[in-house]
This record gives sequence, structure tokens and C-alpha cells, in this order.
Amino acid sequence: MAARPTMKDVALAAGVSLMTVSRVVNGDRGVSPQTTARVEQAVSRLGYQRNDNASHLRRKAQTTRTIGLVVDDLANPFYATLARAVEDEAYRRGYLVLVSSTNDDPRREREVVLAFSARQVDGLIVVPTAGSHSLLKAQMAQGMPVVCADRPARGLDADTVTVDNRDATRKAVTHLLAHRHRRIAYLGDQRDIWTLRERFAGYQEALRAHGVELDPGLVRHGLRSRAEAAQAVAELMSRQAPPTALFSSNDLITVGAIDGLGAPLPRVALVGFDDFPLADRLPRPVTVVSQDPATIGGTAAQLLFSRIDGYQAPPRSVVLMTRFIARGSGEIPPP
Amino acid sequence: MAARPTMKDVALAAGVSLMTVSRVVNGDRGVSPQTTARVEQAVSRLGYQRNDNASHLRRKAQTTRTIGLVVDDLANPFYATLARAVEDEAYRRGYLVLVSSTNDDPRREREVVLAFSARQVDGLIVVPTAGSHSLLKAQMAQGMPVVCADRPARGLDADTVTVDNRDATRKAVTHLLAHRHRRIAYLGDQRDIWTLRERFAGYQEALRAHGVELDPGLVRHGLRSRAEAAQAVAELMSRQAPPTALFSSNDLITVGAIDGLGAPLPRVALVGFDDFPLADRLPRPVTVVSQDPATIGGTAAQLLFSRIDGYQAPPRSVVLMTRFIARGSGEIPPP
DNA sequence: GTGAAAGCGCTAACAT
DNA sequence: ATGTTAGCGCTTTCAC
Repeated sequence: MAARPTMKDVALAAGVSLMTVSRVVNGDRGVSPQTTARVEQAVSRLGYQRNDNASHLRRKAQTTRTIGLVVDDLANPFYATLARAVEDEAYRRGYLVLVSSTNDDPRREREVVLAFSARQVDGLIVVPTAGSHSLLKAQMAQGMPVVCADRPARGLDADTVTVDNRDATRKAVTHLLAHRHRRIAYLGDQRDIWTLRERFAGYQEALRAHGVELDPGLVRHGLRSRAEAAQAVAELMSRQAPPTALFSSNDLITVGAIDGLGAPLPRVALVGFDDFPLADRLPRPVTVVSQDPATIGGTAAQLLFSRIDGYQAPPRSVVLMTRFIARGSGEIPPP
Repeated sequence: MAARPTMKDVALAAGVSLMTVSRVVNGDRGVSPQTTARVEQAVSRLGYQRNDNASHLRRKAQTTRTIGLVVDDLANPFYATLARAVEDEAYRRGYLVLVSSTNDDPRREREVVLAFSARQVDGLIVVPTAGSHSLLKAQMAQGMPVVCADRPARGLDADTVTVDNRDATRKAVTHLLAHRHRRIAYLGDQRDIWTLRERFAGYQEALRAHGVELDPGLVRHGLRSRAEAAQAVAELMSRQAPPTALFSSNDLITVGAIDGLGAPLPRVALVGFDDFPLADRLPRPVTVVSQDPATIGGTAAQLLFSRIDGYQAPPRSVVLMTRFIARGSGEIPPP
């Protein structure tokens, strides 16, 4: 467990001054080939590596070439794909990425943002929790570039990358209405998350546009797992007047809904938000609204780096399009 | 874009010395309540945050409370889940995590490990690429704790967390043999990856133990995508004497194999390494060998932190058990 | 209880 | 072409 060599050690070993070592290590011109060779030899003999933290501390442009990424849950394939896209964009620019999941807990978000900021990250990409964001606001006021991905942060004027949640849901539910469904259940995740409020709003708008009154008995919010979704669907289907169609507000709930329908599959139409692997290979291929997390992440990273590079202008809001993919489950007519 | 306040600024604002601010910020005792209050007020008025990098640089125990995680591909649900488990373990200990994907490219691994090391991470968790690992070796020699996850690094004596790849595959193929299959195809990923060499070895061992000669025509290595796997299976099935059973060496290939079988599904048994969502809900539920990436990641993190905490002993190798899950596709007898 | 001086590992600015 | 000095933001050490 030998202590790491420093520039001082290299200077001593090479018989030059510390400054000369610095020049060689940083590739600055103005060092004779002979000296350069001597220093490089000492570097490799000692296994010297520059301490980037010390370097960043001293440099004029106080930049760490590190960004922070705060997501809901890294294990969720959606955020994992988003994270990978961010990471690739960062890698191309020679930046490193600190990541953390929040589990949608505002307190944990707060801790993580503080920790990242204390580490002097050059910018933050955040999938904001449902809470308030006074901290992020304060960070931005101090000059920290912040980009929101997947959803905006309440009351925060920052660059944002989202998809057309409301519009896409309206179209999806309209698709079911066009197939003559009138009892369309809504299967929702937590209602305090922006994306889900938007999706529910789209559901309501579609019904209203078709003169269909919303039946509160067909609406379920707060489904947090596949099992909860399955349970909710089983209950809905055993009602006096069961729904003839289901709209599911994310991939997890869609899969749970299929669980809840059981086998053999009853005659119920199903459209889900989010595409998922094998949706096309299930016994009844699933019609979905598909969004592209890689593009969301990549776009967020580009916005962030433009700010880091000094771009000054009012916040931009990028809305990416979703794709409606009809596979069968959404095209079943009512009984 | 105001420059961030430093301790000096806070000291000036509170009318105390820089040292007193440091004491208050770090919660050291020995500061009068009145002074503490004055300093705290100045801190919050200026929005002061300690620069952790500077702090770490000067501290006696030169530790950054940051670890590096290097995976094959963060967008792959397997590694995403592993990463999440590492992150949780780090969070519990107040550590941050730098992540990067390598795409199994040894050069990129090299770059990333160097970058992490230059940032003074306290330790590394690596899913090693197939290449040589002289760099990791050098890092360890300089006192950097390193843990390998999912597979060992060739020629590197480090803590390692893996699963019983060979054994599990032997059992899976034996399962097919027990169902009287004799023409069992092997669908493999890149052969230079350790896990896949192990799995292929298990396949060979099972055949040998049952006196079945290996038919090279039934073995496909190097399948790198769902599409390539589908193509390979389509070719295999159109042979003079097609296989009656398939062993697939990872989840991606298993799904590709199902694609390649087409519809209606021919009478072919299928067992795959890796479980995947909805494997139980496909028209023919898929029999799999299931491993648990969260436990792999969590265990790797625990091993790493024990080293960071100073545990000194020869490298430990933890082998986690897989689970065989029979769901139907692997229990189909030959025609 | 509080502060002044030194220095972590490095680079900017100015010598020579 | 090379070296010296100062100092990034902070903590250690020692003095008062």
C-alpha cells in the first residue's frame, strides 16, 4: 500500500523541477526532448498519475469535467437507457458521470444534489421528484447548469426534455373510443408525478371530447408495482359492469394488467404507455405508446453541455414525439 | 453566474477567522454558541457549501468517498440492476459512484480506469473486458482496492463475485439430456468472455458425461444480437438433421432464438441462461437458469468496502448460486 | 475559544 | 528551456 507518487517525487527522480514535470505531464511545449524523455521515464518508472482533483482545484477555469445524473431508479430499464445515453455523450466530451437514484424521494434527491454540488460537478441532469425544488433553484442561482429530463421540476425554470405525454395519451384513448369502447379504465401510477398527471389529463380530455362521462369507478391511481396493477385489474374485471378497455399508464402497470387479466384472456382491449421487450410476442401482442429514453437522455446531455460551454439564453423546453404502435391488444372491439 | 463563496468569504461576512468557519462547517467542538450562530447565519446568507474536493485534498486520510463502477453496458438490465445495488450500498455509507460502460472494449476500460484513478476514487468495481488487465494490476499494486463482478479478470488476483456458470449450464443441459434429447444446439455469445467460456464448458461436460458426442454443426459462437441469434436458429432448424433442443447462453440470445423459431412454434425444447421479464407469459413459457444481478452487485460492493476499510487478506472469490426454473419450454420431449 | 502559519498536489504568472 | 513564487480552498498544527 505504497503512497502514490506526486509530481514532487517525479521531479526528484528525474532531477528536474516540479514545474518541468507539470509541463511534460500536461504536454505543454517548451521542454527539450531530452528532458521530456527523462521525465517520462521517471513517470513510468514510478507509475505516476496526475491527481486530477488537485489539478482542477488550481486551474483557472474551475471545472471538474464531471457531471451529476440523478434518476428515479437506475435499475428501471427506462432510466438505465437514459443514463447510458447521457454517459455516452459525456464520454465523447471527456467528462465523467456521477449517478444516483432517488426512489422518487425528495429528501434523497436533496442529499444527492448537495453531495454532487459539493463535489463541484460542472452540471446536473435530474429526473426531478415530485417535491419542491428550492435547492435546485438555489444551485442554478449560483451558476450551476441544470437540465430536467423526463419531467419538469415544479417551479423551476430550467432546460427540460420531455415527451408529449398528454397528447399521446389523448390519442391512445381516442384510439380505443374509435373502436367504440365507452367503459375505458385508467390504470395510473402515483398521481403526484408530473408525467402521470399529464397522462391522466390526456385520458380525461379524450373522454370529454367524445362526450363520454368519466366513471370514477374505472379510475385507479397510485399503482406502484406489477402486483398492485394485477390486483386492481382483477377487481375491475369482477365489477357489475366491467371495463371493455384498459389504458395503462406505464410499462410495469401494463405487464401487471396482463397478469391481472389471467388466462384465458378475456375480451378486453389494452393500450399501454411505454413499449417493452417482447410486447410483440405475447399471446396477445400489446398496443403501446412508445417513447425513446435514449433520445431523452442524449438530448438532455446536449442541452447541459451547451450550458456548460457558456450558452446563455432563457430555458429551452424540448418535447420529443412518441410513437403509437398498434399490435392487436388495442384493436379489440367491445363485446 | 456569481462565483461560489469560499470559507474566506464566510469568515469575512461573519467577522471571524477562516479557521473558525472551518470548525463550524465541520461540526468540530470548541466554538462558542454565539460564534457558531454568527457563522451559520453567514453560511446560509451566502449560500456557502464546502468544496469537498479541496477538503479531501488536504485531509489526512486522503480519501474521496467516491468509488468507480465499470460495467459492460449500463443500458443492459442485468448491469443496470447490478449498478443499482452497488449504488445503494455506496449510498448507505455516504459514498458517491462514478459509472462508465465499456462495451466490452479493453481500450475503453483502460481509459475509464485511468480517469477514475486520476480522480482519486477509493476503489473500483469492474466487470472486466476480455483483454489483459496489466493496468488493473498496476492500480492494485499502488494500493487501489479492486473487485471484479460477474467475471474474473484474466491474470488478476482480486476479489471476485461470480455465479456457478459452468455448473448451472451442465445441469441445464443435463436436464435436456434427461428428457432424451441428443441433438442439443449451443447458442453462444462471444467466446472470449469468461462467462461464456464457462457456459460452453458446462455444455460440453454434460454431453460428455452422457456419452453424447459434440456435433460442431450444432454449435454457434459469437452471436452478438437478438437478430443474429434469430438468424442462427433459423439456419439450424433448416438443417438435414435439425436440433431437437436448444441451449441459449444469455437472455438476448434466448429471445432471438424464439424469434428465429417463428410461428407456429416448432417442437423444439429450449433452455436459456438468464431469466427475463415475461419469460413466464410467452406462448411457450421459457425454462431458464436465473441469476441475481442485485446480489452480485451488492456483494461486490461489500467486498470492496471491506477492503477500503482496511481489510487485508488474500483475495476472496464468492460464487453465488443460480436457480433453475422449469416453465415448459425445456420439458418438451424430442419428436 | 480563537487565530496564524504551513501545506495537500497542482498550475498561473513571472522570472531567468 | 527551466525554475521560483504564489495560491486554488481547505485542514492540520501549534500558538495564544
